[in-house]
Amino acid sequence: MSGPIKILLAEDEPALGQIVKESLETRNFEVILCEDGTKAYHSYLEYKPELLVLDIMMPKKDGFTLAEEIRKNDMEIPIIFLTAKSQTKDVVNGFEIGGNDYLKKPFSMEELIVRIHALLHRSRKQQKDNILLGKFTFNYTKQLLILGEEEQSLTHKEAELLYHLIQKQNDVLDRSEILKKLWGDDDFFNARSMDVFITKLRKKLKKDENIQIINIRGLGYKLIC
Amino acid sequence: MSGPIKILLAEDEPALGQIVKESLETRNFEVILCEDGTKAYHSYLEYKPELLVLDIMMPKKDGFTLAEEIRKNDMEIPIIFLTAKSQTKDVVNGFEIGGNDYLKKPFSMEELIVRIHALLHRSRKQQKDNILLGKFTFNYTKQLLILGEEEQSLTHKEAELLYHLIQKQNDVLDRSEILKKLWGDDDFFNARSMDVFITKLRKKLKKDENIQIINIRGLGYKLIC
DNA sequence: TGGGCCGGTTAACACACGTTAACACTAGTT
DNA sequence: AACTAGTGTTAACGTGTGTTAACCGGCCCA
Repeated sequence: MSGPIKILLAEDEPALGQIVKESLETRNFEVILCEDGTKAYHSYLEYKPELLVLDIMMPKKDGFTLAEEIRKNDMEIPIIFLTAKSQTKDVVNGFEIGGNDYLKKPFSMEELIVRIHALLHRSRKQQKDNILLGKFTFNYTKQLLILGEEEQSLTHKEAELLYHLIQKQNDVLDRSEILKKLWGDDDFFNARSMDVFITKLRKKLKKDENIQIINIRGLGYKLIC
Repeated sequence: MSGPIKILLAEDEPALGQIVKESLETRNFEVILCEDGTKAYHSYLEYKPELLVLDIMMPKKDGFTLAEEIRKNDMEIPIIFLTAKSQTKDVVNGFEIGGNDYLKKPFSMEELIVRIHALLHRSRKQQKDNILLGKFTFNYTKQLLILGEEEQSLTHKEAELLYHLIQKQNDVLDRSEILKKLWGDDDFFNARSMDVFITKLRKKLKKDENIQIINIRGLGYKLIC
């Protein structure tokens, strides 16, 4: 949920696997490299990655079979297949299931990165729900703060602001950063408007006295809990 | 909607354009070939294709600019960009909007076909009939909301609006986007008319209290369930 | 220690949107 | 031609969200 994004990479050729792994790691992904399909399946269960990059031709278990097995557990996880040039027909099969893409070898790292971002973008949206926050559960899409039986509804701006505070939980959320993101511009009036919203959030979060939004003068706000 | 699938192909190099056009036509696509961005835009308006294949480097109007203009009208239509090899950075820009893919020149027809099928699959597979929506089943063509034994009929505009809300389920559907699509123009009166339809939909969706259409002031609506 | 600055808080305000009902238009029916 | 039913638009009034203003207190630095 938080931390670097985990990617499972299944590639039997060690040299290529290592290069891809390292390139992705410089982009702040966490990469689990497996040299065959069976190991990849176990790593999938163990590490619960957010995205899979699977070579099709692999010892023990090929990429498609692996993908089918994993799809039984998870219909959503994005899968990128790596194919040798002669396998374009297989590719059509690989596409039957949603959330897939494929890359023909040889490929550039840029191409891979672009595809990873494109697919993550699509699947990440659905992670904003039911974030735990002290005694509360915060549902971003429904704009709700839930505490036991009670539900408080938030406005869109309140929800956005809280979401960004949570993303930087126990760390400083920069004033100008959030102003540009939610108000589009960091000027005097927007800044005062934001202060009002901080007040509103503090009120709505009062029922858990361990949660506090504290101000860092001149810098921004810190949500602690 | 029925008949062969229309594809708009914008490619300034006549030889390549002709080859691609003919190859696609042998696969039963209907292809409209345009040699520059301006003509492509007009053809888009005239023929309403289901998918766009756009060269990035084109006279008069490049592929990205063209895509941006078309995206203002239609956020859904799949776009495949054709890029020369030195443009991988541009590619990242082109990916910012959903429903895009790109192909590096030179490409094989097989690659193009695979991508076309993949994107059409994505946009077509969300078939318009019997869409599940909470406790309801929504049948777009029959304009029905079904809950158990009960059927509620919707008017055409209600069905269209609901359909677009569902397409963006749990995300914001832009006011002006939907106004342009269903009313043709985003003016004051159409906007008020749309509000009335939102009210009507809310009433008809009341029987599942988990479904809500919430307003995002100044932006649009979000259907959550 | 006092003045400027930053933020806290509350309330007033403007305006986007919600809701209802009356109205207008069309097509089919008598 | 008048009637009806179905659909969408316009009008009128009510509500909620976000902005602005006003007033307040505390922190920092001269």
